[in-house]
Amino acid sequence: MTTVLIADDQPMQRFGFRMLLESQDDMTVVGEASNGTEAIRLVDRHHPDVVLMDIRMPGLDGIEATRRIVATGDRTRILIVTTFDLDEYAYDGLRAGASGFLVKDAQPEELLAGIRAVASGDAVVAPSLTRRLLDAYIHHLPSSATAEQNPEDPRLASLTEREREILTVIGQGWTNTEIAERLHLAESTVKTHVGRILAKTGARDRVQAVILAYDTQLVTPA
Amino acid sequence: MTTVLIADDQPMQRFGFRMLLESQDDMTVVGEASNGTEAIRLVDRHHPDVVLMDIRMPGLDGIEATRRIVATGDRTRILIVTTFDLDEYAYDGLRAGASGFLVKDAQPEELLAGIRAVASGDAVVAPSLTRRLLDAYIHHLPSSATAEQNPEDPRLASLTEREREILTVIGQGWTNTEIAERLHLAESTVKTHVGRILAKTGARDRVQAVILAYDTQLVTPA
DNA sequence: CTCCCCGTCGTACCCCGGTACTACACCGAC
DNA sequence: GTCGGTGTAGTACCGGGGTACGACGGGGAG
Repeated sequence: MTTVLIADDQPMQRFGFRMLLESQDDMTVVGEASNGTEAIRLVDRHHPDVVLMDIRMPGLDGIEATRRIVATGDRTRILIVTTFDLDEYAYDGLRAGASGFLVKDAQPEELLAGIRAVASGDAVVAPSLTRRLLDAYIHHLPSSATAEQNPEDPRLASLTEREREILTVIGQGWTNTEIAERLHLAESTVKTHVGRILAKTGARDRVQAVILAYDTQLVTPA
Repeated sequence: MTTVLIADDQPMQRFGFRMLLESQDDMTVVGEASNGTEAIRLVDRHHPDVVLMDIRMPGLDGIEATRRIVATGDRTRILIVTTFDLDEYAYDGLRAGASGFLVKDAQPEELLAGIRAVASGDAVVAPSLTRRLLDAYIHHLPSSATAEQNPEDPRLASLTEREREILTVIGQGWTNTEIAERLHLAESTVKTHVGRILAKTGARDRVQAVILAYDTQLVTPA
């Protein structure tokens, strides 16, 4: 039996959660809190498996409450359930030690699955936030292949000397017209070079080519 | 209608996926591949919304196939579905550009929800992996508190929080369309933000904005 | 010598990016 | 209450960027 504590300042929201959870025969609601301080007290008393934690509550908010509950070393897991997936506090909640972050407009089944996952030690994140998380930290993910950071980056290996030259000035923000003028070329020639650079490096457009130029240290930040 | 391509070397597995997907009236299977090479070819032909990608396949595996499909700039999203959640290649798959990672023993509803999330530009990660992801990178999560303490480059001083967020993803090479999708905005809104960013920073176009993002360390080389 | 890569240039075409507006809801400051 | 900043969204327009072709001279490798 999974014991759950509901922490939300909106009574109707608590009621909805309680109805949903009580309809499951493997879950039971052991208490309701309307602010962070109350949540901490009830966790200390009941030691629930999971806390459904709202972020925006009067007095002590859900983030700080999460932080303090986690700090006690209690086995209670915190699942943050808030209204907006773009809430800036989402990151803070996870950093505070929450085991999950879901949005309130999620399907009831998703919420229930999230509670069960969190209760069993796993973690869940709303898809909309997962996207941003991955985008922000994809480059920090460990790689099974040893990351090579050679002076000659393999991503530039197939470029000719001229193409590398063009990529450098692209990385400095020049337009095709400017490149043509300053390098005494026809703009069509510049376009040909740019096209080949994109094809060889896999960059989609000159923006990604600029990023590649920085990542490979072909150009360096000012 | 969400179009899906199934890439798995086990015929029975493909059959199971196909039966599940075809039972949904908002999904249709546009093809099946038994290895990575075939998957790439079928993506190029059908441009499906989502690819259900197995990792372990003879010849070209799912990771490399993902990498190459993503590199084409095609709008196709890759959802990796594999047998073992402990598979070391999971990280590689996400780094290769996959929009999600699920395990095959997930509930059918989870799989369907994952496909829909990925098709709409979001991302999904299996709870068991999410736990490990958070544990490993929790300390790298941005904090709204620390963000305020960061010494600000004067060139970014006039930008609002939202504009800084947009500039960050511009610095990661996203197109306006992608920004709109992944941040759940209208493209016109994105253009408004981009226009204000350029006006405030003096950047001529998004290319120079990327350079500015690097120079001010709003984004850092990989 | 012949082949092929490289660098050059051209045309045609389409789409994305950027600009120039307007508009509206929200919210905090005055 | 009014005002301004912010975030959202829309329409219309145009130019640059990127693609898909083809073409040609030079030069090194076979």
